[in-house]
Amino acid sequence: MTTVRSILIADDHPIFRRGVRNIIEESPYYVVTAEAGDGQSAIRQLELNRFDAAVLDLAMPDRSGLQVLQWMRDNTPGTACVVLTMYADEGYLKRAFELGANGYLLKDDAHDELIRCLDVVCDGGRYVSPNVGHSRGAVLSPPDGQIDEKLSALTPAQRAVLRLVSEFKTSKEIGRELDISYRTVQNHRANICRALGLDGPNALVEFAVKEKEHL
Amino acid sequence: MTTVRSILIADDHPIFRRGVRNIIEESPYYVVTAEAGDGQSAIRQLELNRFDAAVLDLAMPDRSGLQVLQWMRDNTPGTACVVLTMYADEGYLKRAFELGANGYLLKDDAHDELIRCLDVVCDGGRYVSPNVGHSRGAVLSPPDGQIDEKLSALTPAQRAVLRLVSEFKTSKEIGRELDISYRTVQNHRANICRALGLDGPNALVEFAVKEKEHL
DNA sequence: CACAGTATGAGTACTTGTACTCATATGATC
DNA sequence: GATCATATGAGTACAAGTACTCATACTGTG
Repeated sequence: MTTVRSILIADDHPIFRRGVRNIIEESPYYVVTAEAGDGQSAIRQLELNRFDAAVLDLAMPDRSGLQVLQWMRDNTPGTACVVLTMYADEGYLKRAFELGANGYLLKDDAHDELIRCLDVVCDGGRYVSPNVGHSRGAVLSPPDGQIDEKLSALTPAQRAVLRLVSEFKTSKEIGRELDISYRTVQNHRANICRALGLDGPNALVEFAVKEKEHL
Repeated sequence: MTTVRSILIADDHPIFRRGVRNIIEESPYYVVTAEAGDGQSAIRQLELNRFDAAVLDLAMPDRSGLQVLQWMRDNTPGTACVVLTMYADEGYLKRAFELGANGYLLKDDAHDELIRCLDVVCDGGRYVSPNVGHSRGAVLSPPDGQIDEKLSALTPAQRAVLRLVSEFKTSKEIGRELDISYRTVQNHRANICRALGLDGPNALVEFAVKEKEHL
């Protein structure tokens, strides 16, 4: 290794960023040159400076890690991407790699593996955390791996309704809060279900709760 | 301040512990002498050594932070407790203080406030993060701050139903899975609602999802 | 202007959850 | 044996979500 490599950390939890920074800077070959607390500012950092690698959380406000990944694939192909997430789900893994990720690391494993992962991806390789794909929790299975696309197809009104659905509010409560008829709310719910291919009594609530972070 | 104070960190995410440790050890007056990844080992650490303060996450495997708090109140009254959590919910805050916590800090705020909080609680004071109680999400409000007690009052059959409810299953699906009539499932749901003081269309699902970890 | 998309509101039918009541069977305890 | 808690099943009534249909109004675009 000839030079020191610059790293961007994007995660919405400051303490978590600090933990990651601390791990990375234990190695003399890496230096964290920027941090971002949301997807938007991550992209801004990537526009301003060049990085050898970016460590991305998937669940971030403003723009999800997946959206940042997509942006990086199109704009900063020279920067390696490591996804650092809590979700040991193969669906997320697949989507991340489809969007150009070079590494996929579980937060619980990062303590021991982050440096090794960075070594691999900075040399052009790929690294996937062990334990991925064997999580006990039934994780949302993206039917065709295009949740974000479908989500972004929702109208603003639909998104507003969906946010309140994710807080377990009823159509009446949502209607009161948005100052529209509860029938309109039910229309929005139905349209969201159709747009997202959801079916069944609790499907919408389930989706809303699980994707709350990406709304 | 005369001596260096010893701190225990309990959180299930290693990177997060590292971030917290890093923050704490920026101050020359504190040193992290132990870490724990779950409630059980936190209690073990507290049995083995004396600490001036403990920084506890609420959501941990094995035993929740609340259970650790309860244990500390009865066994290590000389050790100050700071709850470090993501939940800006007054219900949790109240329960934490009822169980003897001295501080309540949001993870997002900890970066700037942890040292000040430790200063306060180690001198016998109490510290509550700003922004607590104003979260946008309607968070579960424990009517009298005794969720654990009520939860343990549930019968095994009720708990089984509740677990499946937390997976967004319908009564019919639960009936099929447990091989009982869906009417029985609905009875269990109703009884759980009564036992827990829940009311409203989505109240049970909301409760089940939010307390999934403690089931 | 015509058209498409969106937001809004309502009707109808069906399913599901909630909140009660009641009944039966089983197993433990006194 | 009587009693109590639990589990099981069902009846009834109402509220809510789902899944359609239709209609009106506004806002852009071509």
